[in-house]
Amino acid sequence: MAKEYNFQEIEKKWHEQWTKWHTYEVGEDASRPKYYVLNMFPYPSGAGLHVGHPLGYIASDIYARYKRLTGFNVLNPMGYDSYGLPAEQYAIQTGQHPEKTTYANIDRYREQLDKIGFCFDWSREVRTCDPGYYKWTQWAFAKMFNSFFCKDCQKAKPIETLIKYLEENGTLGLNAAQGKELNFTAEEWKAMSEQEKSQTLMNYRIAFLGETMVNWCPKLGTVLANDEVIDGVSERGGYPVEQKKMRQWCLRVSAYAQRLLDGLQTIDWSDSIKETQKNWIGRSEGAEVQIKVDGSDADFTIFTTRADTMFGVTFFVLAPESELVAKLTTEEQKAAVDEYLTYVKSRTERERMIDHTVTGVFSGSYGINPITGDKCPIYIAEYVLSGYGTGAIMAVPAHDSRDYAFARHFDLPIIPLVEGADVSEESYDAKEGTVMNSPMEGKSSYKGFTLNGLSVKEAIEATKKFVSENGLGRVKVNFRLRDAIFSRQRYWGEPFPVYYKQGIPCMIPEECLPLELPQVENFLPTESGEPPLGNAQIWAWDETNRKIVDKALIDEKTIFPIELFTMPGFAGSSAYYLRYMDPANDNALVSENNSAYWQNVDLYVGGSEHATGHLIYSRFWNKFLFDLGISKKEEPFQKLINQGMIQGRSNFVYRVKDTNTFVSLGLKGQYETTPIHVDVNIVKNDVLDVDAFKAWRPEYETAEFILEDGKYICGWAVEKMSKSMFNVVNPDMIVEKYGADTLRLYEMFLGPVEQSKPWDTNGIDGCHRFLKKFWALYWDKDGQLAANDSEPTAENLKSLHKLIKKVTADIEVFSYNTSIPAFMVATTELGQQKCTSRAILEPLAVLIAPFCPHIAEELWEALGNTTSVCDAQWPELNEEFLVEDKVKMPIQFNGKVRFTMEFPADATKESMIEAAMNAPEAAKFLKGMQVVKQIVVPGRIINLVVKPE
RNA sequence: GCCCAGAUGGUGGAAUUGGUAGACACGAGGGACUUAAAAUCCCUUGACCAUUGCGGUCGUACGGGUUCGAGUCCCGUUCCGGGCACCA
Repeated sequence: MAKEYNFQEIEKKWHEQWTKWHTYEVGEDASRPKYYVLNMFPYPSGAGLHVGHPLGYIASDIYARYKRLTGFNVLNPMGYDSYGLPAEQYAIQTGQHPEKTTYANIDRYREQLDKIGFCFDWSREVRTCDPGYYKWTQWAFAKMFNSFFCKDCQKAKPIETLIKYLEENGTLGLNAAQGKELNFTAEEWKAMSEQEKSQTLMNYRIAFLGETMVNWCPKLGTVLANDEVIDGVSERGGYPVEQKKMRQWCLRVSAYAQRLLDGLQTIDWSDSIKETQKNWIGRSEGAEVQIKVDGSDADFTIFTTRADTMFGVTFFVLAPESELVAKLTTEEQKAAVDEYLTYVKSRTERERMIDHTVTGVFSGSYGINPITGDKCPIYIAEYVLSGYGTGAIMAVPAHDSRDYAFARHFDLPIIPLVEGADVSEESYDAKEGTVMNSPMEGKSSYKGFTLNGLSVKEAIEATKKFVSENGLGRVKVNFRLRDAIFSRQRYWGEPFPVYYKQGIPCMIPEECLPLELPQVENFLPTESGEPPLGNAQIWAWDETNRKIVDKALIDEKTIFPIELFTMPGFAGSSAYYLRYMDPANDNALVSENNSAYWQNVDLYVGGSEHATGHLIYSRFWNKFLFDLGISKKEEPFQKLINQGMIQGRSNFVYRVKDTNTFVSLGLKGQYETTPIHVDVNIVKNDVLDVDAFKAWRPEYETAEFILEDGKYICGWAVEKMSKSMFNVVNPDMIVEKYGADTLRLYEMFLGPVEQSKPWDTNGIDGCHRFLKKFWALYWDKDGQLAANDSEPTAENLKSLHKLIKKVTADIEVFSYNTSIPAFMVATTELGQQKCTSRAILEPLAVLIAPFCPHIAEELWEALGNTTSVCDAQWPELNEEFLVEDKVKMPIQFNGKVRFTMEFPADATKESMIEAAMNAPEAAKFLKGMQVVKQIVVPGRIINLVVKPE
């Protein structure tokens, strides 16, 4: 009897063995180079894992195992992002306390993950909702509160430095990232009350309390960050989101905009993710120009990236929310403007985004173009956004499509500035062409300034230079990236380590952290925005005794209220990779030693949906910690791989209308039918298990079928994998039926890791069959180990080294799917060669170890090894075995292959050409022809170009 | 509208980066073994023509170009996916 491949027994055995041996626990080992592999840690949602979730984990697991085999000390940790909206929504939907559901879900995840045989170092597990973990989230927040961003040195500095500066100079010469431009002297600063000082410093702190327009989602009962809102509705749940002015904690992410942009050039991420981040950061370089208001001493500032078009300005526009509106509206226009503002307020963000009808109103005032001296009307219109630039623009209808639409609607003049541009139907927005009308013939300009004859790009530069040199304005860089709103009106999140002393926010001392989340009876969010933490009774800060006390004791002298907001989901996930380096350290986020050893993540694997959320916040957070010297690398994730989604492959049955009869796919054209989703688990290779279908739901018990060839064939479609489509495939089932090694192999075989693809169980048998064949190489027909000490043949060595070469190269570039065919070919070859040499079979087991660790361990042990295959050495490639003594080369005539010939490997070009021309097959192609060109690519091809004599 | 990525059999996908397109697998069809089934093994499988036998032509979304030679490089077009978007 041949030895059976009993995967269930093998996998169980090795899971136990690995635990016993602590195989996957790593320490800081200065004698070996480090390699840090990281997966985006999961939200432990209630649904458990489906086959799509482990895709990235498997890919990174293979890489981590490979790196270990090649001599690296590999850190490959795992944990849970267990705070935040998804965990809480699930708890609310199931009516349970989030703590309970979260821990239950974590256990379920762990159980599922363990079955797949990952090399995670579970001794380093982190959970964001664990006080020992969020202590450091709170700590980092406090550090941000106590820092400001110095623009001269482009880094965060202690707030004390700023205070000292203000005491000496006021805001004179201050170059710090700020909310709005403040101007005061040292004396004025000193004269401020504590409250005023606190208020003022908020303008500079990196974590600050701001009164800002926020995305308020009444249904979720919380504010949301910009990346959590998609097309005007919430990402979670798709509920409407409205704009509301609220007092919120914010992070001054915008201060780091330039560094976030520059850093992209130093990291190894896909172009599309980098591009997404670039768009999100949205750097645009332009000019700010001062505009004086006619007949008044008021002025305002506009921002433009098209400074070259200043000669074509025919009006100005203010955002309706701009503070200038009140200032510049004249008496006569007041009624009209008020009416317009009322209209604008009535519109939701979503309406404004979808509906681009031209609306606006004249303010009554005129602005003076500083270059031409022309007076142009100032309008108020909702197409100008208050949050970007200065909230005011100069309108150049000839060269901006939005201004053009506005000018047409309000019948304002349009002055073309580019030669040959036809602006009779639409604006000419391209930054190409030669500038004219600047100034127009017969008109003068400030200091005789002219752009005529320059290219548009030259004109932009020339104008920026002229404007800043003449004090009309300045060159300015604007970013689209906004500060992150950092508080949530929810229960399930990190509490802020903040208490309010007569309204002044103060940090709870570092030594007192963590500030633990209190237990509350009612944790449900409210539509009005009252935070659930308001329900906590023991939630006041005793400043003298430095502890939490009953809020009934609040006296505003020594006992103060604590912040009721909690932090958003991205708080805990922003620096978790640092915590894995030193997860149990109670004295520091990460020790100096461990941070210096592990540095940053070498390989990060996760979904691309985090491009504008987690991956921006995390980079920001890390840069801040880098400024503090905690993190040793400016970029946290050196290489990023975005695994694709695994879509579901849904199956359908076709019910004949108004009956309980179902017709097979091929015959459905003859009836009027309704397609109905059917559980993919009762369909195999698109053939329905009819009995299982009848048992599936009571209403199908009496179902009848119209079969084709005795089978019921189902239709299919690729859709998102979800419960409602009945196309969810659970990895546990695959593991049970085929084993974890088959699952791992198959997930990789499905296609390139980075691509989205449907889960199609049809192919899994092939992978399983391969493992059986692979297994069979090691055993003789009596079930005894086949490997012996016989010398490998040249053929054996060639098959092995071909495989080493291919697999090594593939793993380096994450092209696992292309390695698997190579394994299959090698297995077939070695099988045919009846190879029993240990010198081949041992390295072969190591080669498959990253992909299929269980079978590799079992075979490794069978070969007589007493340690884990994880500690083996990756086989070294010896190119000598691949050298062919003969080469087969196709012979082409005029680029078309006509026949092939074999040559000795060291044959000269001349001899090969001669042999080819003398070959009998060549005769008919050479008859009456002469060879005009001979091309020889050694090992590849011989091409003879011939033409009639 | 702007930016990014992509398009190869019935399907997933290969192709040493300019050198025999379709590896490998799935699916499908045929056969062997078997009382039967499962399992296993063998053959065929891009299209068209030829077929007792070698074989021929076309073919990598479409149209051009460069080249002895293009799935691969260049220009244009179409389609699908992703990101940003009254961002001045």
